[in-house]
Amino acid sequence: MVDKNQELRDKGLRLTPQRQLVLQAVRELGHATPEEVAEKVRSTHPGINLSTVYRNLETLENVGLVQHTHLGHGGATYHAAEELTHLHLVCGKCGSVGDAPIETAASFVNTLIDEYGFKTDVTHFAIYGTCENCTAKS
Amino acid sequence: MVDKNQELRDKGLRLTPQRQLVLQAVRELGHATPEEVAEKVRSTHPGINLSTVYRNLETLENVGLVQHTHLGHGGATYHAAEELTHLHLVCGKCGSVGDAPIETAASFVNTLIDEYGFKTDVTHFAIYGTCENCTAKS
DNA sequence: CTTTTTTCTGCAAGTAGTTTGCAACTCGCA
DNA sequence: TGCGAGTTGCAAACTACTTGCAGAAAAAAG
Repeated sequence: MVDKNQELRDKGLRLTPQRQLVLQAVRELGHATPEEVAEKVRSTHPGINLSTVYRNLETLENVGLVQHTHLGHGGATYHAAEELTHLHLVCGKCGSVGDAPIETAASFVNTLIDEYGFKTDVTHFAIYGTCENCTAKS
Repeated sequence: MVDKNQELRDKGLRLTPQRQLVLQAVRELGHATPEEVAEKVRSTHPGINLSTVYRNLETLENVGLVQHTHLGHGGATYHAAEELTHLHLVCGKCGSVGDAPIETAASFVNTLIDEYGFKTDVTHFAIYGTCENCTAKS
């Protein structure tokens, strides 16, 4: 396992317990809103402040350890950078978030580059629709 | 031109000046946030309340005359339903919103249906990336 | 190991965007 | 014209997020 202490300090960040906990929470949760990260962190370290979570998410994003996506309802969702290997399929009915490999979009991405010069950031890109479950139900 | 009075009343809605103005503003603006719609409406009808704009956008969306999209920064953006014939290419650097025809995504959409049973709502789907301009600058 | 520097944290207040409760109003129908 | 449900304006409430500041605590220096 990577030495987390080094990992953060290499980026020029101080190693505080709060920071470590936030990063760890994001990694464990997969997708999570700031609120969910705070909740997770508080389960082991109750005193942590919500604004500390926000600030750390921002800081960690600046150094590239996490990234956020907008999944629709407004709130941002955070991911560990190394987990960003999939698209997000957000169901507008049940709110579930499914995954699909990046390659699914490869030709689409290429078309956008070729025809519009638009470089899609496929990891920051939520796809809305209706999932299989909800399609079946209605 | 369609008779707007009929158009709204057919949907079971009352025809109020505010409602007409909101719908008209959305149609004229193309993409617009609730705030922008309110501003537009106020240019001809200053007394209108912001919450009336929100409520009418919601109502008009329920009957299918307008739709909203999340373009990333958090705020929703509204479109007239008949204008929803393009994808939105949102540039994360300059914030500009470009358009591309729906067909660009056709094969991608089909892949998602075939492999994941996920029915993408291509009109409700913002694509993040970097536009040609910003790519050139950096 | 102590001091110094600098970053980070907690707290409280602040802001932006959106929603809600409610009384007054008005549209559509009889 | 008058009634009743749908609609509006207003103020307050709410949610999600940000900011200022003083004290706490890492890291660097001595």
